[in-house]
Amino acid sequence: MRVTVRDVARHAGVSVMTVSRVVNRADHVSPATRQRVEESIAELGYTPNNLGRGLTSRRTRALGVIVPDVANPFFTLVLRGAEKTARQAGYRVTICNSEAGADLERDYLGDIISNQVEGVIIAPVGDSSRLRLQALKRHGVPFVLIDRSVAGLESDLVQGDSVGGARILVDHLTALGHRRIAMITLSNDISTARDRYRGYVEALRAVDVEPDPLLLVRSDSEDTEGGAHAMEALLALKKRPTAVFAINNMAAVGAVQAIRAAGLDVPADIAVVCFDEVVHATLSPFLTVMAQPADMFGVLAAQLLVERIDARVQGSRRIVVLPGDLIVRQSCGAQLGGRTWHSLRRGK
Amino acid sequence: MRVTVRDVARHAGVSVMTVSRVVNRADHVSPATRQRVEESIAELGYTPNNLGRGLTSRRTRALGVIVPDVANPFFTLVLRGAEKTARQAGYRVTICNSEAGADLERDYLGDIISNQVEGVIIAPVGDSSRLRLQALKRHGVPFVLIDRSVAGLESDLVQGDSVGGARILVDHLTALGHRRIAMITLSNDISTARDRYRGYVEALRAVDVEPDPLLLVRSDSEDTEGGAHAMEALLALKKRPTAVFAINNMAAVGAVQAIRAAGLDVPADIAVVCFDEVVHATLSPFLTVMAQPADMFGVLAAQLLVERIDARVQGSRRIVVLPGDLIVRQSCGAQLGGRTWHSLRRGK
DNA sequence: GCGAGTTCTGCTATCGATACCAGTGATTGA
DNA sequence: TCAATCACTGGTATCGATAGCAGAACTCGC
Repeated sequence: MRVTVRDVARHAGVSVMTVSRVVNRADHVSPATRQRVEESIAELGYTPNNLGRGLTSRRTRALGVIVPDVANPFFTLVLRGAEKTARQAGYRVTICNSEAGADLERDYLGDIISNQVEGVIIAPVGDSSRLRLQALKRHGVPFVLIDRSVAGLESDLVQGDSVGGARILVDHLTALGHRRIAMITLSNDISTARDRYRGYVEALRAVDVEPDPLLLVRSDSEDTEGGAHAMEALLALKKRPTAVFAINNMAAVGAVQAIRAAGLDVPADIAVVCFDEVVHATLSPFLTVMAQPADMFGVLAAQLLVERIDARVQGSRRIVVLPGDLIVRQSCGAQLGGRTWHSLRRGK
Repeated sequence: MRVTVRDVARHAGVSVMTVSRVVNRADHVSPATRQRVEESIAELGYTPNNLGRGLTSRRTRALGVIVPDVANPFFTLVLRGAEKTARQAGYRVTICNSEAGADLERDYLGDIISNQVEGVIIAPVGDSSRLRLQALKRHGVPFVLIDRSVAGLESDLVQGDSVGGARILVDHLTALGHRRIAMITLSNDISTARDRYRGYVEALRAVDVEPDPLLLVRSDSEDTEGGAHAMEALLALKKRPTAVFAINNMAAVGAVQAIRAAGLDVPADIAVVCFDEVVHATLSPFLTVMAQPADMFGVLAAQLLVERIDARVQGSRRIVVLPGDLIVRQSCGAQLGGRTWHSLRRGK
């Protein structure tokens, strides 16, 4: 039923080792033999079994990428970049969706060890991922963190400039005259939440505003609903904020939805800015954002990882920080007066 | 270095078989022995190796899902549904992004066979996928098609009602008075392109309009750029269409971008409708669409597949057709007069 | 013509786990 | 009491492939 090296060997009248050598393009096989074997392979429809292969060679040429949400366009671009780069280096990539949950993350990391995956690119759930990642280390599986660092864990890392980016976004809001600026963030367990909060505070202090604890709310999930709930809390305040800095695209989308659902307008009533582009190609570019080069996150992470696996790099950890771009659109209220995005664009 | 059943067996003072039985929750192990083994497993930090497992048991509990574009929100939802359902049935899912290319599709299907993946859910590149899928069949790997059928291939299938959906969308346009209605479609190699074209023609004939070949253009890729190029071709016509039916969300987004880039307005100058939601949670709902229950595509496909694998179903192929919902928004021009989406919604 | 060096090929053990069969006690039924 | 059944445990072959070594054939140079 199933075709193995043995069948091919018998058919071609050679040993299994010769077949193996042909399949793996190894040297020391005469052209005549090689051709005979290749013919047998084609004729019998032989496909090598990676399980057997991995068992003896200890190599699977498989990498894993774990992100909290494959539907988030930021991570989608990361995946694309990582996949393409890995493929060019001869590795397959398995995509895992942790849904920002520790349990799923643990499951996936377990699968990765069980399946002898050779390396991992991961945007960790948070600092709590440390134990799980240390287990990886014990098993000798190299990994690269993306987007978020993990407190107390030494590791290769590709991340954005969260402090600086947040500073620029909030500076932009203060320059527009805003002083009551809220922040919708995530659990403090996540490094980007801490870093972006730092940038936010820096920007406020730069205009002599002391951050108001009431204006700091946490989304309880990484999707838009979490952002909407957080925004509702802000809207319920006695003194509403005039602007909101959302920690990422999903939170911002939820926030805008909540503001509109309350019958208010963005940016007329409340301005909104955030990290990351909202949709890869959007119909109506609307949000003012700190755009991060998401695909480069993936590309660089894959490169770092492959270098580790091939043991071309042995030393201590490497950290790559990629700056973002401020893209000013409508949601911050910087450019308005009845002009549509379209006319704005032509006017430029 | 690496912990195997043998190490655990030695440590617990039992045979490797007993360890295996404990790990696999099999019967016929005394509680005392079981506990001793479990302690050894914990102490040594043993993780079973799936390669060894799969080799002897011939089971990997792995499924593959292949879609043309993981960034497309339609497929993202399909993935979610499939992943969750499969997981509940005890299967892991590997996500593959074929980028609508035959070569990548072939690579992934090869990987699937090599890795003894037990079943596949696939939105095929087109009818050309037949050969590749027949290879799967030869290797005894069951699969379920989603979204698209493949001419000349018998297989389980979960798809939307393309003919009916297209009919409803185009009926909607004709009811609004449009008669010069263009269609942006994909290669005729793709079943949904053929089916949606049929619905388009039906709807036109119902108002005594003969389809104009000049108004049928094909996008050369499944992303927004393909849609934009196609739209540019339509805009270059001597007699422009007054409305466009785009085969899917990506094509529609590209079309709208192209229309706006030409200084025209949607829907004032050209109305646009399409299949599939554009973004899962969008800031400004704008496009009139035939929304398909994407997550159900995934859920049902996973169910059908698991039933096949468990051999609970042996008979001939099963076809599931899921109807869509017409969602009327602004892009078709049905509701206008300066009212925003928001006021519209509240008015409803 | 003979040793040294290449190139080519094959044998066998092994990777980590499970399947299959066999064996040991203990329990049950007549 | 004896045979039959059952729960539990272990030995060994095997899955499909590669590693490592060893042997065969072939090429040179002198």
